Amino acid sequence: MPFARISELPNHVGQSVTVRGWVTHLRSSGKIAFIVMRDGTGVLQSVLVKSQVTPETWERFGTLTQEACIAVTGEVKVDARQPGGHELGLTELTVIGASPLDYPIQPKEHGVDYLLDNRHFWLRSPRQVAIARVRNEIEQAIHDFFYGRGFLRVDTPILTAAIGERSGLFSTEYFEEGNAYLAQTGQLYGEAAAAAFGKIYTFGPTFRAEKSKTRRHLTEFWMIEPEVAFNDSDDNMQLQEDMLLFIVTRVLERCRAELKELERDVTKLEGVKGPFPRIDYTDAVEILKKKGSAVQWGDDLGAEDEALLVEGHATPVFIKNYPKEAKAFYMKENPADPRTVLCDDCLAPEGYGEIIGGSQREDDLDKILHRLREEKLPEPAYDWYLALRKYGTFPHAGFGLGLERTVAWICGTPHIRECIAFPRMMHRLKP
RNA sequence: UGGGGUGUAGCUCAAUCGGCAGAGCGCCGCACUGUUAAUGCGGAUGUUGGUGGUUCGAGUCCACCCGCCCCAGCCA
Repeated sequence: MPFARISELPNHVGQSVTVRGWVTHLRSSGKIAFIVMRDGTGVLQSVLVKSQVTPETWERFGTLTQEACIAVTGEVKVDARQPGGHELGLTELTVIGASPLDYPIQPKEHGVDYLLDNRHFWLRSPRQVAIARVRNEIEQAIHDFFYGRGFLRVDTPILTAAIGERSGLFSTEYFEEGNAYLAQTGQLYGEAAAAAFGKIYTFGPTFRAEKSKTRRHLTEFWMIEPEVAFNDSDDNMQLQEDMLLFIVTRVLERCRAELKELERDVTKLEGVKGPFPRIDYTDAVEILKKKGSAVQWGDDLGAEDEALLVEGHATPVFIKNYPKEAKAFYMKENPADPRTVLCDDCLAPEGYGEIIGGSQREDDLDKILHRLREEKLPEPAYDWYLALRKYGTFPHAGFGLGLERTVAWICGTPHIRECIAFPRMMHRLKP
């Protein structure tokens, strides 16, 4: 008997096939019974009629439990009542792996904390499968976008000497070299690679030992960091916009079923079109003051301020050219207003907040040295990075896209912890 | 690290003024030939997060401790 995946059943109507998967629901009415199962490609209901199967098969149905792994054999029939449009008239039933009665997840509401304790099982639920598929599509879209534009993917190290940004570092012993730190960014390596390959991007995990406990933070998250030689800050924002539009278009094209499962309002995503507004920080402060914010020029913008700025926009919004003091040392001074640097934050609509931080990099050796000293950063750790400004320095710009934040926005999930298979948070290292 | 919540059955939650510890789901049994988280009837299920205090009596009031959630900050 040929094996089939549930998604392939339309090609087997009228034929007898065997489908393997896991029981999600069992229903019985005395002489007729139903098995609903999942195989990762779809959902299938099999029907058993007592008078049409062997007594052994009927008895075996009685032993089934939720999440038992089974193989069902029978004829594929078209049935408009079924979500997938097909049904199996069962003739044979085999138990591949039994499942005891105390399976922790029931077909009902559970609290998030409980579900995260059981994340290894929660992954099996339709909503979680849909999120994982959208994430996968976004990842593939990003690779396709950069590949199509001639970018080289560079895999940067995860174990590093103390280098990167200022926030918390995870450390571990590293042979005779003292401590190694888990990478918080691949950017500095990306800059080195940009001078070798022109246009590059990194795609990998990053680690932040910040004691953040919000729906927007993970201690381990995936970041995409392009770095482009000869791009300025405006080119940089255009690249961000093009990439986000590419991602949204791709998900709308290929993930309709998943978005429906997630009950995502797709009109919100369909309304995402270029160009995205580019608001100067200085103008943003004036807008915020008019809206009643207490923000003063020089302050970094808080989450509440960011929400006010995105309010009323259907697309992501760029806020650019922040005051120097609010941003990292490597950002290039703005020649038009040296109090500020050439950078941007990209704020997603619908309250999802910052999904990208980017900047043109400081390419002047004296200026970057000055900023490094102002920030009291350990100069020797940056020797190779500074040398990039000594030997053939070049204008360049790049950004970091937070993958889980992007997935959360596109899926419309309330918390980014659902947007990665096994989230790492302050109080969660297991499973 | 600050502010606000919350903790009761396997899960989701209720318990009025301090007065017998409850319901739904799930589970077990029975019935049912088209169910969609099937339905109907019956049944079992507790260290009320912990320690101490007030009281004739504490899930409820008080003190301390612990866990978690949300918000802020940090950032993607």
